[in-house]
Amino acid sequence: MALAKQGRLAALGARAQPSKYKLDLIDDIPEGEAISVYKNGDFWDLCAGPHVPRTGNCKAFKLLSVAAAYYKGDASNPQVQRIYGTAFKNKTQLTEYLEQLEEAKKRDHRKLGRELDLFHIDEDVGQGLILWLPKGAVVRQELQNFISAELTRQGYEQVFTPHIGKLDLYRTSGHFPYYSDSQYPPVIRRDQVDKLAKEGCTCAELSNRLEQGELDGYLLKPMNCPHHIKIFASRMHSYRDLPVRLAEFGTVYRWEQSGEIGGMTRVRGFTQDDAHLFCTEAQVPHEIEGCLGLVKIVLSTLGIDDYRVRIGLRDADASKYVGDAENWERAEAALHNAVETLGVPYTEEPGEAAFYGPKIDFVVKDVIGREWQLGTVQVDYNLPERFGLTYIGADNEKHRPVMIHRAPFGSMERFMGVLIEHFEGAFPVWLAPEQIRILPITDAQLEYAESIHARCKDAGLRCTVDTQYEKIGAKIRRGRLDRVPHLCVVGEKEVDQNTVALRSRQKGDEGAIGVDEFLERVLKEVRERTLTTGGK
RNA sequence: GCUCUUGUAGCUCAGGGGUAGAGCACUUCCUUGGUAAGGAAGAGGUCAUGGGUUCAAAUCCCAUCAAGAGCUCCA
Repeated sequence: MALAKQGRLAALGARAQPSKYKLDLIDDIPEGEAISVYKNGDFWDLCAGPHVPRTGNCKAFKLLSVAAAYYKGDASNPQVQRIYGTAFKNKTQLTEYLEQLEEAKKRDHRKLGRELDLFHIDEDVGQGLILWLPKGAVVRQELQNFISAELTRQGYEQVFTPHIGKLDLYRTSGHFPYYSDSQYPPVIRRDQVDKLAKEGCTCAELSNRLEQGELDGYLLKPMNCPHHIKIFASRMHSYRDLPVRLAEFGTVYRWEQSGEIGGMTRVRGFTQDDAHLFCTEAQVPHEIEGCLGLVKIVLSTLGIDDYRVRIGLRDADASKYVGDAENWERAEAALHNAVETLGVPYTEEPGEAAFYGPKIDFVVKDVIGREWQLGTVQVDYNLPERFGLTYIGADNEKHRPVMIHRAPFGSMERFMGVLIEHFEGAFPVWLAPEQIRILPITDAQLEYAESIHARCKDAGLRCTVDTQYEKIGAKIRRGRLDRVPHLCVVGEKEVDQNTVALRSRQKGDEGAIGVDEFLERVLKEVRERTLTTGGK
């Protein structure tokens, strides 16, 4: 039903409690335009729609949660209560859906992270600061080794830089004070603080003097680029040097709003598998393609194929960005062309750009259905300009290099969180914190178990022996719950024949297999980064 | 940051104005057992923290901290 504005206003006004929000919404509708209204029984209400044609189509429903939302999605507006629910044609479908939700929760990386001893977050350390436990650290180290090998292959050089830098560095880059709200507060020298205190300096003055640059301090780095830029700028470069590709697993710190923090996916300290490429204008397309290729290698190696690609562009609000329009246009075109040549489906989203340039993001969903940005490739004409970067061209003149920021994982923390959910904690052999567990049937096989353990270790495999005085059933159960990919049962028979009774995570009981053959097989799985699916 | 919900043993949770509960995990003892849990005993808690109300607070109220969902934000 569509009503003329005049009539609708009168009708809403006639209600016992006309909602001021509804009235406000009506005010926003241009004069003369039809106003859409939906009706069910005696109840009718303003709504843009569309609706299901009849409520009989959703007989089975359940309210799931209640939360506030800012009116019109604007944080400066008051909040209104929103009730979330779901509806299905019949009860069977509803129950099925709810069971799916329950199953998904079991895969939640926060739950698995605790159960599998992968990471810990401690109140005394701080909100959003991840402690990687030994087992989680193994996974991370393997991921880093994997990416490092790819970097070497693709002509990157790895560097190390400190966790802090002077405020001036970030004034130049534009991070400070532009992003002050989302940074840990500056670190100021003690003697300076003491002196200011004696002078009776107020917090407001302190803040102001920091912002004006009258007072210097250090910042926990919110990004790695300024440090890498300084490495590039530390010497003269010829066009023959380019592209210079500097990579670092660099840890950065951002003061995320407390309500945003959760698990490993949104944190306050995280390590990017970062790199900055300094190249000539002409090299940009090729370099972007190289970066995109790297992201694709990473995702396909891990079997992550359910992702989408997003090109983040500027929106109309120029105050959010640095640099001139011409540079932005060139950068946006470069990204656009690179994605086109790769032939992956993508969406273009205005307002999703970084403040210094447009970007290509690889976005995946977590078990709850929330989207997270993982890999990212960003073209940047602006920071080279702010830092006055140059190289000497073939014409013996100074030229401005173009910078590309890229991180195939994004952050190790977020990637780990997504990966835990992706594998349900059952990591492929090359990543598994514990690749092999030997389960002796009785103490009589302990010595034999230890000898296999030693052979595994010599072969560079991660292996343990379950020496608990328990029945084999209990040991198997524990091994399965711990998602160990290979369980080796050894009893009298195996000792006699120099074999192990293999129970793999994927195939279950596989029967006896010679120790040499077994080791070879596992080593092959590690070498080839074989993806195992299912069988938690 | 905002709204709502939650915070009890290492974990998952029950309870609730009057002496703190279970299962799993842990420790010890018994069990030497062939593919998802053998048995028994024991230990473990300032009921998140700080205030308040009360004869009495883990329980009720307030604040703080933290967690969860959503919103806003995310270089």
